Amino acid sequence: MGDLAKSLGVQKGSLYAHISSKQDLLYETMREGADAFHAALDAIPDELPATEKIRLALRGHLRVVAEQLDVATVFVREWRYLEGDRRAEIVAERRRYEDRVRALFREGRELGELRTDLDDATAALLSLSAANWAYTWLQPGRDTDALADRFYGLLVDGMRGYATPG
Amino acid sequence: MGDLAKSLGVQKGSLYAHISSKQDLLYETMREGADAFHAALDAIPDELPATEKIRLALRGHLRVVAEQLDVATVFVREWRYLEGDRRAEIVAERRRYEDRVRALFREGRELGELRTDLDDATAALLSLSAANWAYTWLQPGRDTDALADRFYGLLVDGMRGYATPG
DNA sequence: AGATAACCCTAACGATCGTTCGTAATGAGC
DNA sequence: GCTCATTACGAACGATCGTTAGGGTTATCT
Repeated sequence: MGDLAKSLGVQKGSLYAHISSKQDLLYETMREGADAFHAALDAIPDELPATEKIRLALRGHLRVVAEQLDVATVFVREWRYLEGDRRAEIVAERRRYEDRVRALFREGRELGELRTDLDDATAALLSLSAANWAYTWLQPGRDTDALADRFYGLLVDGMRGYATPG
Repeated sequence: MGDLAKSLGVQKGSLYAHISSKQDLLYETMREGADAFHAALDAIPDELPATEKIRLALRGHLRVVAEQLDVATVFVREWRYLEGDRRAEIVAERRRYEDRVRALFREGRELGELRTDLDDATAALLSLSAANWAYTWLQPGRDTDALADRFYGLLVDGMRGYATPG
């Protein structure tokens, strides 16, 4: 709170004309984060091939991190300091997000775009883990979409080099 | 410090017969983490193919996380609360670890085990990101090596299914 | 002009936190 | 048996933290 006030050029006490408590501010930031990540998934057209959806999901996730780095950092790292119902709510939103991503991989497998023996849970875990860590290294200035596409290429076609070209 | 004392069944003040400060304790834990991760890489035989080294590096990383979950969590998440030279030291260790992993991918590319156009920086970033996030979901009871191998399979052969068979 | 809401200040509160201090019990080595 | 290091205790310290209270200024609306 002291740091926050300082960076706003204001006294600590003055903050409470805008927020009701530190815990409330944390919750509001978390809600913002949850909404941003879900909105990124919502923006993906339904009729696209599953692999294309996965590519756009990666782009969307990294874009949220890049454009709202502070919110994303809080969303990813500070949820354990929420208390009570609000904590449960945010944890559920995280879980729902993970489920939506996993559904993309399942769809890709079922439609034959991805290998039929794909372990979609592990695939989603791998992809989401990499994406969740992005807040630690992502530089908002760089071309985030291109980076997401490189990740997509590695994940889908692999690193070995006998995969489909292009 | 209060929680730590409580979980040790001891008064807060008694802790200072064993450590000299909270900051020192943090540093010692970080050193333990850095040593564990580097030791995991040290244990990989030099003469193996690069891809096999990558597989073992993934195994080693996840095993450190699983077997020393508390130390790994601190190492991955709390380094920013170190101060001064010690912070610089640990940051350098993290950097060195990343460089060592990246060298494995470069070796794989140069020896032709991985695609010749592989972006080894991105490959290492993707792999390390996933590995670094593991402390949030890894369950020490499960078969960590098998999980690491599944990650390895996805990363190296991809999810699309036209890659080299198993 | 007067009322009202929005915003900020200063000062202080109670709680928590890391740490220190004086003291005491325990056990190993000379 | 005396010494001394180790470990623990309980109480207190100074600092920091989130929050509240009282008062003041400014701009908007009636």
